[in-house]
Amino acid sequence: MVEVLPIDLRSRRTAIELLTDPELVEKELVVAGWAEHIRVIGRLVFIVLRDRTSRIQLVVRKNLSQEAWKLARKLSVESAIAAKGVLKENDEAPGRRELVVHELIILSDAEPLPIDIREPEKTILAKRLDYRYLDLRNDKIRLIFKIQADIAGIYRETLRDKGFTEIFTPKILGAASEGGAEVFTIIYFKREAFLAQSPQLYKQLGVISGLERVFEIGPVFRAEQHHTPRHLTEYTSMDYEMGFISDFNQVMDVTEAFLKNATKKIIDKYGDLLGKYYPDALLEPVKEIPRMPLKEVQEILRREYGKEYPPGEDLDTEGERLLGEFLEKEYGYKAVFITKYPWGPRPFYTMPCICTENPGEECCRGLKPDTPTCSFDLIFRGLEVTTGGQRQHNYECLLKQVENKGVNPETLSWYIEMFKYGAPPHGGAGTGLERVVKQILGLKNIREARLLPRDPERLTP
RNA sequence: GCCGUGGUAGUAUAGCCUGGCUUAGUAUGCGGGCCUGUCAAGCCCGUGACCCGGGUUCAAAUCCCGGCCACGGCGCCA
Repeated sequence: MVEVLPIDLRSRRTAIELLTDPELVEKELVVAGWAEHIRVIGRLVFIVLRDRTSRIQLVVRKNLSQEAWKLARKLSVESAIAAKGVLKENDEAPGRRELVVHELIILSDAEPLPIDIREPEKTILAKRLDYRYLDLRNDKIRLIFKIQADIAGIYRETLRDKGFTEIFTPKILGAASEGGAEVFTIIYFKREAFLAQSPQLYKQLGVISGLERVFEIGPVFRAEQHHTPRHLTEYTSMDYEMGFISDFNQVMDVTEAFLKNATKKIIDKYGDLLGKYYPDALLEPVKEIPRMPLKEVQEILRREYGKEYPPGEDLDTEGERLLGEFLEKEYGYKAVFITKYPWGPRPFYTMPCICTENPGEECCRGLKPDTPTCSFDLIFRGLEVTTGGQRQHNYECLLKQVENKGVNPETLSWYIEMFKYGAPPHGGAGTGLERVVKQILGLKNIREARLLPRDPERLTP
C-alpha cells in the first residue's frame, strides 16, 4: 500500500520564492520545511517555516481550518512539516508576506531538542558535534559548510584554469610513505596496511606520468595525538604538483593565486553574512603575500620579540602567531610565505637550494640540518595552512637524500624507480581545507570547520 | 604523548576553597493553562541534575586516589 500524502510535495515552493516572486501573491501554494518557531496566540498560531533557502511565516487560524489549527498548536519545534495555503501580503508579517494555511501535515514529529540550536555558542562544541545534524539546522553553522564547499570549488577552478588535471589517488597504502607524521595502521584482509597521510608521492607520479600538472582534493590521515584547536586526525588536503618549473617561486604563484581568489570570492559572496555571524572573520581579501626566507623571519622575531632560534630550527607555534601579528600590524599583510626552510625539518624529497643553483651530482652531498631548501610554508593569519616546495628529481641525489634521512629505500622502490625515466623538475604544495576555512571565518577551533571531525578521542558520529 | 584546568537538570551556569546551614539556586528548554497579530511573544502553574569507581569521615556535589571525557598549552603539523 502506498500512502498518498494529502499535500503533494512535487508542487512544493521554496521560502525564497514565496518571499520574492511577485506572481505568487494570492495563489494557493505548497511549502515544506522545519518548524523553527511556533507561537500560539489563542485561536491563532504562527509558524516560522525554514527550508534550505530561507524562512516564511505560516498563519493557522482556528476559524479557517480547525484541523490544521489543532495540529499547529501542539506542533513541536523542528518538526518536519508541509503546508498548503494562500500567500498574502501583510505588513505585520516578517518579510511582509505570509502563507495563510488551510492544510497542514506533520511529516515527522520532533522530540525536544538536546541542544540549543538558536544560539550554538551556548552549548559546548563537543555536545554540538554529538548532535551535528541538529547543530547544522542553524544558518550560521550551515554557512561554514557552504563556504567550505565553495573554497574547494574555487581551488578546483583555479587549478583547472591553469591546466591541471584532477586525480584520485589511493588512501590505502602498502607502506608508510613519507615518514614524519605518524600513520594509521589498518588491517587489509590478512595484511598490515596504512592510511595515506598525504598524496605526495602519487602527485609526483602524476607529473612524471605525463599529466604534468595534477591536483587532488581528498582525505588524509594523521595518527598524532594532538589536543589543539588546529589539528584533526582526518582532514581534507588540497594538493597540486606541477612539472617543468624553473624555480619554486612558480609553485608559490599557484598557491598565491588560489588564496587571493578564494578570499576575494568568498568575501564578495558572503561578506555581509560573515560580518553578521563571525566577529573575527576576514573581511578584506588577501592582496599581497610577501615571500621571506626563514632566516629573515627569525631575525624579525628576534628583533621584535626577543625570540631566539638555533640554526636549522623551524618556527614554533608562538613564532608563527607573532609573525602573523607583526606583519598584519606593520604592513597589513594577512598572509606570508616563509621560504628556504632548512633541510633538517623537511622530508627527504625536498629540493636543496644548492641543487637548483649549481645542479650536478655533488650538489646534494653532505646535506646538513641547516642547509636551505627550496621549500615554503604559507602562514595565513598566523596559522600554517600550506606546505610546499620544489622536489628532488635527480635520481642519484634522491638516493642520497633518502639515505641522509635514514628512510628505508626498499619500501619506496616504486617511487625511486620513477626518477630513472625522465622526471622533469617539479614542485607543488598541500593546503589544509579546514584550516583555510577556520582562518577565513576566524573560528576558534578547527573542529567547527569539519562536518564530522575526528580527533584522538572522537570516532562518532 | 607530556602538562594545566574542568565535568552539577535537555542546554548553560551558581554552590565546592572553609564537608552538615540545600527540599542543590538561577536562566533557558520541556509539559499544562489563558490569549486573533506574534516575530527569541507575554503571563500563570508544573517538571527536571551533583560523570563513573574506590577511599577519608558520624556525615561528601564539596576532601583524596584512579578511570573516562572535555577544553587549552607544548611538542608536531595542513
